[in-house]
Amino acid sequence: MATELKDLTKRSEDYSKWYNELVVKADLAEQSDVRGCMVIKPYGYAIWEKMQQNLDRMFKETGVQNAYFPLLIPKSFLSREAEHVEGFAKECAVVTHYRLKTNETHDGVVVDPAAKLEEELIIRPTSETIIWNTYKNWINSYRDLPILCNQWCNVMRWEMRTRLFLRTSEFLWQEGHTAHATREEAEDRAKMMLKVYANFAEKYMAVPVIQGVKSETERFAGALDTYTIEAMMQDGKALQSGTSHFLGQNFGKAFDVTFLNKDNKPEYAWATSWGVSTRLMGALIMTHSDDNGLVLPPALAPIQVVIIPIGKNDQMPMLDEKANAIADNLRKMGISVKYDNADNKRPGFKFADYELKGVPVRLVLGARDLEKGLVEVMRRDTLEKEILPIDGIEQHIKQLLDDIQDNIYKKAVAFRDAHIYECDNYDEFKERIKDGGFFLCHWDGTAETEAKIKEDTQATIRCVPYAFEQTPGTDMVSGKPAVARVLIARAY
RNA sequence: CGGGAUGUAGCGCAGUUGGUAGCGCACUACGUUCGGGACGUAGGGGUCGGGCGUUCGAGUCGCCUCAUCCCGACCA
Repeated sequence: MATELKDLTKRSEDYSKWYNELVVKADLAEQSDVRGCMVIKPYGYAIWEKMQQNLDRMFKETGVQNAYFPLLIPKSFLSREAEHVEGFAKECAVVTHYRLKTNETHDGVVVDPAAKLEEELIIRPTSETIIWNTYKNWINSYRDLPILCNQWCNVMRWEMRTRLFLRTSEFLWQEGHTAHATREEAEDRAKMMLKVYANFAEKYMAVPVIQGVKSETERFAGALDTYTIEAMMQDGKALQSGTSHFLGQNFGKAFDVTFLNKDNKPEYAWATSWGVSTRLMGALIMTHSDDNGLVLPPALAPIQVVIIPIGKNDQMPMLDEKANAIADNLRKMGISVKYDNADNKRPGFKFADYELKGVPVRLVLGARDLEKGLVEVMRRDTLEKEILPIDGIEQHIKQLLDDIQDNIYKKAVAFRDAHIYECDNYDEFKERIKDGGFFLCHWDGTAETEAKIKEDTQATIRCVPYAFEQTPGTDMVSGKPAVARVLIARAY
């Protein structure tokens, strides 16, 4: 299977096939028999759990609490906010009945027509509506605010074309929903959560992101502003990795959520929502992987170090003893270790397999080296091997894990920065965008220009980035004046 | 919902003019191996997506149907 992977080069038209094979072969996930859905396998889920733990802690550090709201949303809730319903109506799964019965030939079941629901229920595509319907009962006074809730859950959006982790009909995510007494506080919260996402992506995933604000057409349905983090994949396409929305009073008004302010006057509550999903797994895979398979950042790797013994049968007890001693020491330092002494797989197979799975550090404990008190250490990011004394190896590994985390981040930054271009000529843009990459271009702010770019090149305005200097100029398409450069790219 | 393709073992595929259902990987047992994806021997595993038709005979031909994938539109 390794040969198949090696034969497929990134950035070719086979990139998508390469990605799918990698996800399956690295044992992360597989396509379900259920249309558009995904089975996340234990190894893949272990990575997701690590993401969850860290994100969850970071949320709580900002005062957010976890809660849980229902999966099913009455249809009428969705019609309350006009833009919101328009954005999601086309991809909703609908529950129409609550009972099955055996069929006439008694070899199967059919929907019982007598059990038709008076009002259909929607499987949540996102929970703004049901949560704001609940908040209505929780909020009376400015003293009840802010409410800072997050839920970890699944949502369903009936996507036309799906892809493991990147776009599946059902996906796991967290959605935070906050309610505030003032516009300012809500806007600050939306921006704050985007920063949390950006920190998480860079510090834990080692994925550099560009923070910015979405154009009107790319905005979340029902939001006044959508903030986003955009990451560059190795084929030069953009992946929207997390969003945070300032919802204004739209949901406050739609669900009649009012409170008495300090002046004893009724006012509609201000809202934000923000989420990241299992799509982050896709970002992680597509940012760091190479032709040998996955490359995982140590901060999120379920197995940080694998130890593989090599020796004849009679040497195994000695190797087991030494390996377990090293493993114990590492575990005491908080490092997760797997000792793989399975006797039905040869060492070469294990090497390839753990490389495929992206385990950051591999120790090879051979009978030959052990006599000399040596061990082979390989780092997954560069595939470099060193033979080192076993004595004091634990400290070296701890340092090495930090180095790998740092190195893959820097590598990803360097790759991204090498593929960000400023461009002022539309013909040139149309030609160069075919090779992928991020383009910083002046935009006149109109939806017409945006639509034309999309029609001509499939590229979209990913965001108006914060970090770059906002210099006025001329829109490359319309020739009209533009106040700033925006980030344009093809996206997943 | 438009355009194109594909459904044969768990996965990947072959199957000629219609004539006994095949290959590789994986799996099971035993043996030899074990420092970069081992090898030998012997095994197990199939309503050929489904239905109807043509035929002495259909994986193969015809019609219908279902499903999946790819390219669009939609989207985190």
